[in-house]
Amino acid sequence: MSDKVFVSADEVARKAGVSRSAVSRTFTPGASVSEATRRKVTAAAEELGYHVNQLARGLMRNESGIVCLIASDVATPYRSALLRELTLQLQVAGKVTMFVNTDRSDGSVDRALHQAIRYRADASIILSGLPDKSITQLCLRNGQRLVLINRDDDQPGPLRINLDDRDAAGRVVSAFLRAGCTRLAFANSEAGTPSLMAREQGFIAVAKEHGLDVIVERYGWTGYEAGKIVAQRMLTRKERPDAVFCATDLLACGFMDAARHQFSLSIPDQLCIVGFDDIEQASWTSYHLTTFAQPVDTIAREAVTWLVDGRKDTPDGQSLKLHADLVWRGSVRGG
Amino acid sequence: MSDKVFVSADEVARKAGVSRSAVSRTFTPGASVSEATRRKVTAAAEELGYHVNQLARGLMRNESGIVCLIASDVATPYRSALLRELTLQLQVAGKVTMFVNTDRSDGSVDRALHQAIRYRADASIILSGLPDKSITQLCLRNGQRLVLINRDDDQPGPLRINLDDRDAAGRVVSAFLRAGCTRLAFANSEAGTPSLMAREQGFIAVAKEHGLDVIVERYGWTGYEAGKIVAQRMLTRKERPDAVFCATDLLACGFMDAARHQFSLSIPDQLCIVGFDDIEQASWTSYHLTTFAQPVDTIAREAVTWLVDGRKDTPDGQSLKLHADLVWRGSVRGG
DNA sequence: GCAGCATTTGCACACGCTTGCAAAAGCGGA
DNA sequence: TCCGCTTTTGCAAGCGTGTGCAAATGCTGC
Repeated sequence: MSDKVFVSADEVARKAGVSRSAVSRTFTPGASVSEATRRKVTAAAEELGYHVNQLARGLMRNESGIVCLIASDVATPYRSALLRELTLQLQVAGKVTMFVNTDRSDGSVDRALHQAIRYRADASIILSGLPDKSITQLCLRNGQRLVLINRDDDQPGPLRINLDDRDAAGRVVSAFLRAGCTRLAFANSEAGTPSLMAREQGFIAVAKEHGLDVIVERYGWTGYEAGKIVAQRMLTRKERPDAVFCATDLLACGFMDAARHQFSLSIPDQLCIVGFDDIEQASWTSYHLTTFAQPVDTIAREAVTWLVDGRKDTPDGQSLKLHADLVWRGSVRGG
Repeated sequence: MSDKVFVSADEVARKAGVSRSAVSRTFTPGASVSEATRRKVTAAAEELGYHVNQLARGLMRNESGIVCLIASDVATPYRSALLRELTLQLQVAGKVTMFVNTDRSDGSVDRALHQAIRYRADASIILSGLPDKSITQLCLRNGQRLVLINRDDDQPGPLRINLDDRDAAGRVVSAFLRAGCTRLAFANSEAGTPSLMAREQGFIAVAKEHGLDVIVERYGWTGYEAGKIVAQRMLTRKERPDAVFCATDLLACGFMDAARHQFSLSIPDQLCIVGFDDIEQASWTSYHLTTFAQPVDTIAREAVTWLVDGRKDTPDGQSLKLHADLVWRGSVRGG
């Protein structure tokens, strides 16, 4: 670690023959500098390889330009897509993403938020888990804005972005009925995430309105393997369902593979399937899955705009409920 | 933006009835503080909700604790898996990840590195693209360590981690020959990434040693759709190949789907296929793809340990060549 | 040349922290 | 009680930047 390596504004000022304030102002948009000095400064800066020290600037301005992204299971198709979109939009908004990978253990999110505070992040976006109330308060008290995505929480302050899962569930029932299905089922994991549970309960409720019971099966963590196992359990029942709504596309992919290769069922002729998320694999020929598209870009846009130009006018974030479009492919009869 | 929100070490010191230095030392591992004062300080800090300002600390220590991760196509299965592993390992090493999403345009990586410099990142890890030599020099001159993953570059300074692609290609040829295949092909994209080209050239070279020509087809960007199109082109040729090595698992998945559903070919009976990366989907029942596993954890471990405890002893990073294991599944005869 | 004004410049302080250095405190033995 | 020693503590100088304020400069119209 060789010391004294970075060139500072002082050195630039000396080389350009101006004061250090002039250098500072040159790199501060909207500050008052004459065109002549600005040119001298930029020339000297270029030559010396000067770069504003954002640590120092953040210290002064009390605004680091950092936004903290907190998520688990980032290698998952849906998560990584959302992450991609968020970082992209943050970048165009001139923010910098600090990324924290949480596990599913308690306190993991809290630790992440503490890190965000230590680095004086301007805001944090939480995709997984739920922070302790006290930590939330701490963040808000420190002027840090908070966004919760797909986390059902009712404390005021953070912006909460959710999908209308119940509404989506209702549309699945209609689709299944239109396809002539009568034995409905819901495939879920044991994760118990708010959005997962909302889909399950919405589906059951709407089915009941039509006088139908729903077979529910849950297993393990929300992934491909769990989907296969849920399928094995459901399809060995005495009365096997003819339409299943999977809480997630990953579950659906596993379910389809088991249904086809272990039970030799033909989709959608003998079994209709609907997923959720519209991950890339849902469009692959082997699956061609009818599913709900998460409005990833809208989610990201809403989050970022609220964070960035959110001022006094919206101190408390409202609760946003977004609509998920049903993408018709080949896993349900009569699209 | 309500001002004066964060509690500073001064306030903690006042509340605890000690000097500011005592507070600072309490939060500096290895500093000299008596047990009595430490307790007083931590109590006061807890009560006030004090958190060390890393911006200020980084400014003093000239070491921010930030590591910059630079990558494009992050929603891709392989990339997201590598990213996950890297952030995970960086976290246990006590570093913080700053994530920059690049596109495939020129200068995108350079901009990312400039950002890393502005935030005084301790190091940068580059997964995509290649920075301009001048920028590399700038980073190194500023004491910033650099890791290049799967980028073929020969400038000294950065640590370069690569796979032994040629060796892997050789093992594919052997596998195909053992399966009795005679018409070999290589499916690639037009991305021209060093690792992609190394696989292609290695495959061709080894095949030639066995007196075999290789049909090569390239199309578009390295993804599922490109795999389908490459398959359509290859399988409509007068003499259709009976064994194809796909540069990437995504290409292989697309290739398999086209081969099965558009050409009604049976894998591996009529067509053997090998991929590269061992993404999660390769293990799905619909594909069951024989492929090379990227040693993601080893890559991440090597990168992080070199970054973290890399001291004067290894000022210049060496070039690491890692081995990729072949994972036998069902897409090649006679595993 | 000079008053009157708008624009630009430099000074100096602040931001929150670490750390070298010297003074203070603790401690055991005579 | 005092001495020599080790441990702990406080002081103050920095780290690189932004910005209010007053002085300086430039420009326009006499």
